[in-house]
Amino acid sequence: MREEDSNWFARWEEELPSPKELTPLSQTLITPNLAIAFDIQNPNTPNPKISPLVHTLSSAEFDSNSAELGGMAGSSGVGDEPARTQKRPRLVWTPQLHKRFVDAVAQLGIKNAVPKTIMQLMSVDGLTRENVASHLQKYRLYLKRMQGFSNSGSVSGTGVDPATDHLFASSPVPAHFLHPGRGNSDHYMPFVPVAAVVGHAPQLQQQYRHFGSLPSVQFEVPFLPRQSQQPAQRMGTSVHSSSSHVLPSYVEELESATAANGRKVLTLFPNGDD
DNA sequence: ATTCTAATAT
DNA sequence: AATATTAGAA
Repeated sequence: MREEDSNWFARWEEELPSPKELTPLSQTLITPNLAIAFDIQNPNTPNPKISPLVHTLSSAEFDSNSAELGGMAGSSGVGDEPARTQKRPRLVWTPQLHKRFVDAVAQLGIKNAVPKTIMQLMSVDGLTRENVASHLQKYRLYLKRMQGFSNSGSVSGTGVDPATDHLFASSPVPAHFLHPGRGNSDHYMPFVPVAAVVGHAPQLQQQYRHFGSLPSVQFEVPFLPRQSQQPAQRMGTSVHSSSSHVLPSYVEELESATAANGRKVLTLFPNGDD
C-alpha cells in the first residue's frame, strides 16, 4: 500500500560511491560463494565489476512469496517486473544497528525520541520510519520490563540474561532511561560509558547467533554515509540546532540473504565506533 | 494531514 | 521471536 517503497533500493545505485572513493577499509571480502549465491537469483547482472552488491538489491529478484508450488527451481526463467508491490525484505537489527538506535535515542532524550527523529539521527540509508517505530516499540517494552529490577543495565550478573533479550542486552541502556526520575529529563549522554564494554565478550557469540549459521563470510562493501541528502526538513519538534545532526560517520554494510524460510532479509549495519 | 503508538498480523 | 502492518489516537 505504501508507494514510497517502490524504489527505495532503486536509488542504491545512484548513491554508490565511485570505486575510487571506496574506503579501502574492508574492501570486498566477498567470497565467490556469496557472489554466486546472489547471482543465481539475478544472472543478468550488467556490471559486476563495480558493485556486485547493488545488484543484489537493485535488481528485480523479487519473485516475492509467490511461492510457486513446486515451481521456480533454479535460475531465471521468470521474467517478472512487477516493479510495484515490491516487498521490502525484513530488516535485521544487528547489534551494530541497534547500537546506533540506542545512541540516537539517548541523545534525543525521551521526549524527542520518536521514530521519525530517531530515524533521521541514525541516518542509515534504507532505514524507514516504520522500521524504527517497530523497533522502538519493542525497545520500550524491554526498558519497561527491565526497570522492574532497579539494577543491571546490560551485563550478566543480576537481572536480565542475554539469552532472553539477546539483542537489547547487547547494548547498554542509558541510565536516564532506567530512571524515569526527573530533573534533566531531556538531553543526552556525551559518550557511551566505557564501562559498557566490560563483560560483553561472552555475549558476542550470543549476539551473532544469526551469523553463526550463515556463511561465516560477511562481505563488506563500504558505503558513503548519507549526508547531503535530505534537505533538512522542517519538523515541528525541531531537534537541537547544535552542530552535530548526525551520529559519527560510519560505513554502511549491507547484506541480502535468504533465511531458512526462504524469506529475504535485509541487513544494513552501521559501523562507526564499535 | 502527518506521525505516534498500541495492537495485531505474519 | 522478530519484524511488519494496521487502526485509531494525538
